[in-house]
Amino acid sequence: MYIRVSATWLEDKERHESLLSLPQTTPIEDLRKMVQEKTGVDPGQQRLFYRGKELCEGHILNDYSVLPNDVILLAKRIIPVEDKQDDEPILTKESQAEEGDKLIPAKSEYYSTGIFKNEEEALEEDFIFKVKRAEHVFPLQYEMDVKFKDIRPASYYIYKISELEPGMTVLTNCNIDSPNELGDWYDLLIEKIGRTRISGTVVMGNGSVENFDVKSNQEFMRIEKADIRREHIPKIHKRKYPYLCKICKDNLEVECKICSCSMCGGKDDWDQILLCDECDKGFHLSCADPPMKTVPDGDWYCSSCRTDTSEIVQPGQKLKITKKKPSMNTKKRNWGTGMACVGVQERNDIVPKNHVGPVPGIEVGTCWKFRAGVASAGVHRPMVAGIHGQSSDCAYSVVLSGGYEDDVDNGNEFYYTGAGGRDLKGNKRTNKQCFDQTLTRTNRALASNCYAKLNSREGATSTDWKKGQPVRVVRSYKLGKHSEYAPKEGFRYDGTYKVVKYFQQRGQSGHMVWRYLLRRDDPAPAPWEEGGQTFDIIYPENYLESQEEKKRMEEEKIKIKGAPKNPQEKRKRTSDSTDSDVTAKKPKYSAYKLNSTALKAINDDTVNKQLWLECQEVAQEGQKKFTDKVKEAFICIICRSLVYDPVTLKCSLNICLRCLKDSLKHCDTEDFHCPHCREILGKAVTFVEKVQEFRNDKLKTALNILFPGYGKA
DNA sequence: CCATGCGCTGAC
DNA sequence: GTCAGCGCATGG
Repeated sequence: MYIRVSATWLEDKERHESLLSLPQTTPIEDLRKMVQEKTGVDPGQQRLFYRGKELCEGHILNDYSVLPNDVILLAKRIIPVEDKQDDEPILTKESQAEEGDKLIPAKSEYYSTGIFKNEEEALEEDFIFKVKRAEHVFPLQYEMDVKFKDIRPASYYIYKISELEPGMTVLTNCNIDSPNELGDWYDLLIEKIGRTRISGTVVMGNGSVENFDVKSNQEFMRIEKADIRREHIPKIHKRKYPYLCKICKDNLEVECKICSCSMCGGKDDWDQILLCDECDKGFHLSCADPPMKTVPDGDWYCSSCRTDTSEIVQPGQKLKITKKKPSMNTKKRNWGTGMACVGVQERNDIVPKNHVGPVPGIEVGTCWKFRAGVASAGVHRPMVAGIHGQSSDCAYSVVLSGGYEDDVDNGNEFYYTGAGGRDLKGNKRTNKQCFDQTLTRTNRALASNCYAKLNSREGATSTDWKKGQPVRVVRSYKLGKHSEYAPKEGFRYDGTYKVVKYFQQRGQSGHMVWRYLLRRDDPAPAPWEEGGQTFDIIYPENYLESQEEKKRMEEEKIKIKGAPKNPQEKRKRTSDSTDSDVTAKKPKYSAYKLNSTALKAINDDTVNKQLWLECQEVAQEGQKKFTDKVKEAFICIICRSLVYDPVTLKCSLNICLRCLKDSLKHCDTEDFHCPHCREILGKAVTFVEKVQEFRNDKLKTALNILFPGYGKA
């Protein structure tokens, strides 16, 4: 199969979207290598997303239900240390120290240690002071560079209340958010001195808080000015601070996984602790999973918050472990790459699974490259089986693929062989007849289509063959060996047939097989008849592009190997294409003529006159275009499919009755707005009763004629 | 050309 | 849930 990888952020525009051809069983590890080839992004840096999930190692593409032509998003990962190139510089404490080497030790008139200057001529105000925060202010120490003007000598004098006067600025502890609790130390400009509280303006780094009350039993400290170096350093009073961590009470001797590294609890290398952007827990760069040496750019998530671990997948989205792991003992063959191994991408939801008769919009002569296409059109749903039907009902469709030796095809009439009687042990899909077939399952279903009483012993012949249930017939290119009515390529819908008779016979293998005679009964001419057509093959979306891409890649590989290229091959291909250009008369879908009943039903639905006119215009381009247009025009705004049991509102919006009732339930007593024009239609409660009046049975009748069986499923 | 292995879907 | 089944790509 093939998928697309999208990375719009890549500077190289050619690499924005790449097509990859690979089996569904591809391990994510291998996918990364392929993505690297296409985009140049290192596997370690790749983050691959599909439908909101991150693809991770240990899984295969199939685990994520990736279908052909689906898009996988490629994002770039923050590089964990193991993946880093050796030549990339790693910032460490040592390298930081080297940066400081430019500084020259200096002598200050005011302070005694840890002073440096950038230049020889630097003035005191330009000196760089290496300052350590006091241990009691912040338990986890670190050093910082500050300028002279940003330093204030530690306060040591505590005022007596009697010494305080309005107009003074003092240092005091304030908690702006919770005034009754301990907070940080700020400058307070005293305005009023009361008996129990002192109020004033709290001066903060970027603003101030006016009329803030501080209890007078608090400490009010004198703000010290920078002074010429003192001989006797006064004993510094230890100020009160709230605990930063209530668990360890800021005790540096105690390991704490709450306020420090959540892995080791260690309080060393404080500047190396990184906080997770999801859970806010701390992690030493070296304790993180995977460990890092530098602080990553952008957001960082710890291993349990990161989405690329399979354990974090939401309930219901949990990845299923595939039943079968790709077996590695099969000589590295890429088995399971076939289109048959791929799910049906789109599904015809207009006709139910058990729909009998032609599928609306599918004309006789429509061709598909793969069975998957036939299935998604709703013409023949099983991917492998030849008969689609239920033993309790009847058969809906058959595929003539030439797989059974007893089949005889005369175009408008053919003999079809039942299924089974073969030994399919060993995961085989076909084999010679090994035992007798029984009239059960799909064999019984096909017999039910015959207008005669079911007889599972001798078979039966219809008394009036045209009264039997119609069977959609698809012919495969593989039939070409035995029949001249087979298409050259792919699978072709040949219209509906009816079962004339069925009987048991000894097949060429010597075992009993069930045989059915089917005769064509379809108003449209067969593709081989006069006026009959065969349309262009329908390929899966992007299939041809992916095939070309694959070819190109293979050719490139050959070039690298240095193998000589066969010039004839190229010539052959070009001549092929010109040939086909000349001979292929591209058949166009002929204008679709609605029958009189359908036309009458459409005209009766006067409320939707405009929409029907638009649809009828498109009918010139064929039946499929017409039905597609109808599906689009009469889509329910809520369930996004063709309206069922329709209601037509004032603004001519069509909506399913059930969908409308459901949405009214959620409105309760509120006004109900038209989901389309937003006009208030009334109180939701009363509108529920009124809604019956808007039912459009005319539209219902018209849609039932155009899409027989719709809504049955 | 053929044998082979794979996953898919639908019936039961 | 299990099983049958007229596909598909691969490689000898």
